[in-house]
Amino acid sequence: MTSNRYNRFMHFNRLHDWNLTTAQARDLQNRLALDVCRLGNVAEPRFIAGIDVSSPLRARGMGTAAVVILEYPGLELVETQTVRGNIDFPYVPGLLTFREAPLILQAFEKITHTPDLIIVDGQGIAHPRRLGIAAHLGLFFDIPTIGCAKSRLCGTYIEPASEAGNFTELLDNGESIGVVLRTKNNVKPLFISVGNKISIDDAIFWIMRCCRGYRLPEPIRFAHQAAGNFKSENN
DNA sequence: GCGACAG
DNA sequence: ATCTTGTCGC
Repeated sequence: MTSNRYNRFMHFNRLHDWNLTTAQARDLQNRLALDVCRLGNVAEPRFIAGIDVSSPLRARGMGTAAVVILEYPGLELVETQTVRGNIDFPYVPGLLTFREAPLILQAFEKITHTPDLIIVDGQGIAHPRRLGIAAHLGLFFDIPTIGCAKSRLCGTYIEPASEAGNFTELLDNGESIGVVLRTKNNVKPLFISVGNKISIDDAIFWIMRCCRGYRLPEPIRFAHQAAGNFKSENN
């Protein structure tokens, strides 16, 4: 009842397993990065998903993944799914996906509103091997996905002007891997990059349209709140 | 060898 | 990521 064509729950490509060594994980990223599509347009989304994970330890322990669905243009929360479970991959810069994705996929399996756009708390292709968590998840879901990170993982940039809407390019060895976008006046900018199946221009446009007076876009704010509601019992 | 390093 | 009240500034 979880694989018939009338299933009302979300399904996605199970591209591989997650029990890998760090060396195998990096090798996998290099191969999967070739499948990321940096082009695509989202005309008028009906549902937008936000994804975030709260993990208590730098190494192992219990964590909570949250996937929320907001309707557009109202940006009202219409569905929230969370999964609490053990996280057995340590935090290693560049391999965040292997720590958070397993729980995120479990939460996504319970989602009943198929999103037209997905925003992930983390990098898209603005990653050493061009496969941050947003790009990686974008390949699994095969839905337009945007990476929305609060800080830089790699690349160089010039600080964007202080007014909301301004942005500068994030460059890595001459390659444009994303933008540094000011989503709120006089507040630290966000690092936006393509996750999959969307152009950087559309990514910037939709991130701005999801902001409602706060630095973080609404989908990420709701997801963060949903995952954080469990932090008191996260130990 | 040294510094950097999403969450 | 997480521990956490008041406080400075637009």
